[in-house]
Amino acid sequence: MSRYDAAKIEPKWQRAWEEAGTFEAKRDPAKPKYYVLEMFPYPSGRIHIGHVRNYTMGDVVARYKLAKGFSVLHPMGWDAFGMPAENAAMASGGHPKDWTYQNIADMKAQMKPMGWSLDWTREFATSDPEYYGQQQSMFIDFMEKGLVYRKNAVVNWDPVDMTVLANEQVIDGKGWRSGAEVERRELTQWFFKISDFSEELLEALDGLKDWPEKVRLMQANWIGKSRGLKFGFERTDGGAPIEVFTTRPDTLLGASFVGISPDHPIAKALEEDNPDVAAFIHECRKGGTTEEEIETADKLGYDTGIRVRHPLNPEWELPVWIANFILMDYGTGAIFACPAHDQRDLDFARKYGLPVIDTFFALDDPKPVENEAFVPPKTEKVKWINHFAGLDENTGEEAVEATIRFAEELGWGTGVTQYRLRDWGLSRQRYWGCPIPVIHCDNCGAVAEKKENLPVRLPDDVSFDVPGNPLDRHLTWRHCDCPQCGGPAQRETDTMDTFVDSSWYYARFTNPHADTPTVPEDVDYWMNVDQYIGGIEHAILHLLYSRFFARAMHIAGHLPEKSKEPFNALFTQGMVTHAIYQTRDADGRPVYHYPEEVELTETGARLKATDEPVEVIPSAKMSKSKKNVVDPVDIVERYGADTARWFVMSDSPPERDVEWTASGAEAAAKHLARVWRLAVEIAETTGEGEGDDVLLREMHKTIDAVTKGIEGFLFNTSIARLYAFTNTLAKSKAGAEAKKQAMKIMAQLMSPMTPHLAEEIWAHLGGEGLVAKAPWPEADPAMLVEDTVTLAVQVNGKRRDEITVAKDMPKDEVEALALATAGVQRALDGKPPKKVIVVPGRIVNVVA
RNA sequence: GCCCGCGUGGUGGAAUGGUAGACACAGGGGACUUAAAAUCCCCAGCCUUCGGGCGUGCCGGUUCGAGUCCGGCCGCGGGUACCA
Repeated sequence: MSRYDAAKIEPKWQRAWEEAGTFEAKRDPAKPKYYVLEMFPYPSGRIHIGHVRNYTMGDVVARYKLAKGFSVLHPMGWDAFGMPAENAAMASGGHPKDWTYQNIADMKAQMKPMGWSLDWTREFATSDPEYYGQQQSMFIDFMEKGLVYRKNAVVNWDPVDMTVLANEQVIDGKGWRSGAEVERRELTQWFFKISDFSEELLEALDGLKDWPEKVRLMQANWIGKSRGLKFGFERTDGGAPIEVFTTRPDTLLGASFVGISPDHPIAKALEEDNPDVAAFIHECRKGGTTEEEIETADKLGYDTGIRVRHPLNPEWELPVWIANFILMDYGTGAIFACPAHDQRDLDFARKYGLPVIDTFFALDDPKPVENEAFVPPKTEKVKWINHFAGLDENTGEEAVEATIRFAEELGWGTGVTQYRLRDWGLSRQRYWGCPIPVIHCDNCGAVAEKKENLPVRLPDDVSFDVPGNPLDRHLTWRHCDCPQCGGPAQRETDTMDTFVDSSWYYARFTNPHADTPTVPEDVDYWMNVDQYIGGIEHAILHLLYSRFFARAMHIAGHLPEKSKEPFNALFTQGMVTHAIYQTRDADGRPVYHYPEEVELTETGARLKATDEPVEVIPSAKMSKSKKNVVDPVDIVERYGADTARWFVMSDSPPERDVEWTASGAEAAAKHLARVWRLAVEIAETTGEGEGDDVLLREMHKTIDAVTKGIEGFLFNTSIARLYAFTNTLAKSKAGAEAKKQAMKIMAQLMSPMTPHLAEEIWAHLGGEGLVAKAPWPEADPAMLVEDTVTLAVQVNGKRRDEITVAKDMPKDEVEALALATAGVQRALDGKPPKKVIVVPGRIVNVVA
């Protein structure tokens, strides 16, 4: 019997698909369309087992939909701009462009043998001038529509390298290369007005029925709509009032001090002529810009000496402190602090000896606050102490609304709705990104480049031997003529955030080489993405930016109304993890080893080369630096693509992280070989047998279960059913015809996961054409129903026995049978049952 | 810190509020073989006086019935606006 030889068979079918143009997406008005998209990869140079999992999931859906008669679009491209290319250039002296395009070629060569049903004719990279030129054109459209503006924003500044650092380049508050203490510094930057869409982006989440609930929740929290009160504190020195925003105006009688951000105009004014303030603010600006770093930093405060009057009592004066935990970006950059009901304020008050004033207690426990702020849910009733708006026992929500009404009636405050979502800062002081198509002219200001001059191409002759943005130093590129007045001017040297590139690539795939960003007939036909698949790490930023961008594109006329939400359904898959193998060097520092360097024995792990014992750290996210990576290319070379595909789809539920184990891949290979042997054996079988009906019933149940599994992204359960059906088929004594039919159905059901093996079996059993194009089998509902059902019989919720009864047996008969069982008799021990619950077709529970 | 998830045998995991552990890996036993590999068959949560008892991270609650729903902890992961 011929052994299944993946290395020969897989390329054969890949050629067959290619020659037939099986996966080229064609607009076909006669068919419904289906657009499957996996988040496109960053071209790091090697495909990763996580990519294999992601793209195989999409492929299963794409192949299934093709078999269901859809006209399928399943494209692939490259998220090709970004920092790693520049880092590589700095490290090895090459050019980011060469590095990137070489990586793309390498990765494509690794992806092709996987047999994914991708339409490679639509491939592009975001670093292609053809792509980013269209992006620049849309940027200009957005400028005209008032969706773009400039303002100051803080960046991580490395004072030694004199350059801006990304958050990941700041390690423990220090620059990754220079080791210098990083400072927060302001720069003028370009912004998209995503905040204009806060309410719309929030409300539209409700319509995204096929998105995971957790993603919608995360986005809603990120947008962060809150209702609160805005009012001014009068200064005793006659200066302009300090405007604050608070979501807890009801706690105003617990006010202890007013806090302002170190970036607040008052703080900045004081910084000018007070060296103490300047020193304090300098201290506050140390460290990176991330919310995490700012929130977890030690609380620092400085009493400005300024005093303000409490709005409810002019005699009551509050001090104004500069506090490092107050963000200038949120609200007004100033707050009043109520330490009794906010942990951060309490920590601050305790540190600086400021008063802590209780304003409400728990209903049953009137205990003053000591070291833990009392912060009950806003929906819980609390007991107020002399509330100014006449409250007694009310919830926080009611109190906030009552307070806002009170303040508005007396005219000292206004109820406002505030969003946490900030405008999207898209400027990057880096080379390897899409140039912002703007020219700065002394006479005309910031002017858009003329569209006929697009794309504004990145110059190739740059070097990375000095820190900073090479575009700043490239004088011939930088100096140009003003598009408006023709006078001498300078190009913008900031490039765009790479999130811009990935915010519209899905639309570009509908016609990737058009000389406009999109083409109406193509977006009308192909959009929206019917199924988008990617990592949960993109739950907020990428997906929110894309939702905004689609709206902006609609406003600029590049997408139809229906595409304002571009992704109809979203699935977020888990990561692939692997154990880390490490030993220690003489100084105790960890030394990492690749899995293939390690031998696993019963007594523990050892290095193959030296027999040195190895520490095993289980289940960590794969990362090159820790060497816990598995190269899919090795698996494919050893077992074939189908084995790799089958393994990544089996066992683990797709949304969960999966641990890669070599034994799992081995087992997958064995199973596929077994299916092939079975197919060959069945092809040679002739004559009648017994139990055809049993086999065919099982077949229909399998069709039903596998189909439901694919539809519901429960690929692991589909695969479990296919394992079970293999066992059934192998043991079946049914006749040749029934077995052949069952085997062909199995090939079809396996084809989304293991398409090459499926084609080979299909052909071997005389199936017509390509299995990839054969219509998906339908389960016969009549074959799915059973006449009898086995019910568990419980006593007090504990299983004591079981009965097998006709499916439609009346409740009282079931009850009688259940009570008569030995298990129930024993458990009841002669006592009468109190109650019997019969759930038809499910269970009987006797309450004793 | 804050937001969002996840936690089930030795392992990956299955289970519309209704028989916890399907399916598989590793393991044990057997068949075939001179032997091995490959393959095939069987066993298997833990404890047990063989009646049963205990079991889905921990503590509590709702329910006739909780892995599943609710509250509180613990641990791990993702995000935290310049990694992509």
